[in-house]
Formats: sequence, C-alpha cells, structure tokens
Amino acid sequence: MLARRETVTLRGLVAGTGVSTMAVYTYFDGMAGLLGAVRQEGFSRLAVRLSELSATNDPVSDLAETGAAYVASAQDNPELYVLMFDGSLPLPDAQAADASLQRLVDAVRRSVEAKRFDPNVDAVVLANELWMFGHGACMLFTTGVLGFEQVEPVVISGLSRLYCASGDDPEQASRSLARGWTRGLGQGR
Amino acid sequence: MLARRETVTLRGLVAGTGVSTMAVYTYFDGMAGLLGAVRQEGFSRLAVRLSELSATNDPVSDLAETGAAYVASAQDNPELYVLMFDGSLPLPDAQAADASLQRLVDAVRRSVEAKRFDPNVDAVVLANELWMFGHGACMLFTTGVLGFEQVEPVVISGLSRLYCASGDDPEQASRSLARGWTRGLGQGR
DNA sequence: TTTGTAAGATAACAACGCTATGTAATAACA
DNA sequence: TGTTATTACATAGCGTTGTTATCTTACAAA
Repeated sequence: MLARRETVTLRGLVAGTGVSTMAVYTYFDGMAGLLGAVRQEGFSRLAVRLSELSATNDPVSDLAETGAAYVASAQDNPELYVLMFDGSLPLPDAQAADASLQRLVDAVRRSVEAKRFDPNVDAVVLANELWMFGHGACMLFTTGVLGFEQVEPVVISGLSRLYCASGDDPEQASRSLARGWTRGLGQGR
Repeated sequence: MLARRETVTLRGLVAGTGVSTMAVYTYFDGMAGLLGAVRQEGFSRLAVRLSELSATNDPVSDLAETGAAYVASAQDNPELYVLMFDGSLPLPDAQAADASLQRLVDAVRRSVEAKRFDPNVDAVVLANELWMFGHGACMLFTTGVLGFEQVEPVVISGLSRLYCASGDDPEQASRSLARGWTRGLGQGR
C-alpha cells in the first residue's frame, strides 16, 4: 500500500485477506505498532542492502557507494523512507539503524587508514555529517519538495566537498565519487 | 495546537471560537487547505526572521548566523517545521520558501567576494548543499529521531568542514562559525 | 421592495482507529 | 482422556475524524 501510494488504513490492509482487523491488535498492538514494525523492517532491509556492498581497494569510492545505495533505497521506496524517520512510531530495536551508520563509520575509517583522509578526522563525526547531509537530500525528494533530478547533483557536489575537506585530493575524490556513485545506484533491488 | 503538541483536528480548532466547521471550508477549502496555509505562514515567518539578520564585515559569520537562525526557528517550533516540509500539503506561493534559500546564496556570494571562499565556488550549489545539510539536521531533531544536543555538534563540525572546503582558512572558519552561530541562536523569537 | 448571492450554522454521512464481546481452537493439567 | 484455562480472532459497535447536503440568514444589487 505504501508503494502504491495508497493511504494505509487498518480496514484497507485486512480487506481481501480473509482476516479481521483484530489480528493487527494481537500481533502488532494496533496501527501504530504495525507501522512501527514496518519502520523496523525498513531499517533491517537497509542494513542488509548496505551489508551486501563489498569493499574495494578504493575506500573513498566505497564510501560513495554506501551513500549511493542509501539514496537508491530511499528512491526505490520513498514512502517507506519517510515512515522510517517518523519518530512518533515505535522502534523496539535500534540496532539495525545503528548498523547502517556503522557502515559509514567503517568506510570513513578505512579512508583514513588508507591515508586518503587526514589522520585527525573523527570517523564517527564525519559519518554523522555525511548521514545528515544524505538524510536531508533524501527527505527532500521522498516528500516531493524537490525532484530527485534536482537533488542528485547537489548531493554529488556536496559529498565531493566533504571528502576534500577531509583531506582527499580533489581529483581523486571526484573520480572515486563518480565510480562509487554509479556502483551504488546501479545495483538496484 | 501544533505548539501544544495537540492533534490538529477540524472540530478541535473551531471549538470555543463560536464559529462552525464550515468556515474552514469557505476560507481554506478544507483541512488540507488550512494546513497548507499554515505551511505557507511557516515559510513567511522564516523569511521574515532571516531578513532581520544584518550583514557584518565577516560574511562567513553571517552565513553561519543564517544557518543558526534557521535551526533555531525549527527548534522553536518543531511541529511547524515538519509541517512546512510535508510535500503533500499545498503551497500556493513558493516565493517565501525561495527567499530563504536566497539569503544563503547571498551570504555565500558575499563570502566569495570577500575572498574568504574560492572564486570558482558556485554560490547556488553551495547554498543548496548547506540547506540540505541543515534540513537533514533539523528533520532529525524535529521528528525526535535524535535530540538537539546530539545534532548541534555535528552541524557545527559539518558547517566548518564545508566552509573550509569552499576555501576558507580553517581557523578563520571556526572563529566565524562560532561567532555567527551564537548570534543566530541567541536572538530568540 | 424585491431579488440574487454568498456565508455559514445544523445535521448527517462515510471511513477511520479502537474496544467490548463472544466463540471457536489450542494448550495445560488432572 | 476428560476438563479447564488460555489464546486467536471474527463480529459488532463506539467515538471521532474530514467532508458534504441542506437550509437559514444576511447583505448587495436592481
């Protein structure tokens, strides 16, 4: 129903399933609980998708690939992305959400170790910056404020800027970014 | 009702006003239209608030102040901020929204002219990057995914990084950022 | 004074999430 | 194995939501 952009209603989702609305209360503790479970599932799927990316000998392109895969997953299921970041819904297990951020932290750390980034770069902080930037971008096109084609070039230029400010060589940065970005967007799901 | 975190309902807002629910339909074309008008009002107030900032001889601190004022306005009225970026609501006049972005563009441009930023920096693109970054940050704390105290340090470090990558001297950047940030947050509304 | 138009109160409608109640089916225990 | 306790969940209904249909009333134009 999310993908079809239908309003998700309790009566709507049990319609045609032969099951009554009560099942949602026994298994999910009502509508909020069910949407919370969907939210959880969204973070799980994102974690799986990011975990399927394999590291190369170019950690910065891996970093870009992670970002691209993140954006692509939001693009594939915009409504789910919006739901995932609705804080009013319950999220019993935040581990899946943290796991995705950890992917970014690791990629940053590897970029530091490969001497592409400055040794004094705090991997956790930079990863959070990259996430906030990407989250803002994803929110803008998933909510329909901007189109994806308006957002993408800004994201690419912004990531390149952040990589450079972290110590990477400008030309290397944009090369790695271009490579990682197409890799991450390409492997659709 | 937004500020009090009450659910905004049609019957709730006409209650006690002596007017009936029909007035909302004659003046706002229903609930969606009314919320759209509130959204519009949110952008207008933001534009006013940002327009009240005065330029100093330190354009980078002005840029930071604009960002801080933006963040502060989201912090003052989190629910309104979320509503403002709900793309499903109507926004008849996008001018107020554009005006706020233009503030950023101008501040960037002045930073370039003052030779704090590289001459080849595209002001519009950089302004959009800053906006996306700030929007992601604001969304995270307005929706309650993160607390403001978790977001703020990341924003500051991220902005500093973006300023540096645009050509500013690291020490000058963080000094201007610190000054502009306290100025922008300070002038509460 | 008459007539046309619009505002808006009243009331009802369909759909929503949710709960109370009742009824099978399953599990636990003697 | 017969009895009991518990769980799953269908049925039906409650209260509230946004919206609309109806109708009265006020005001403007002729």
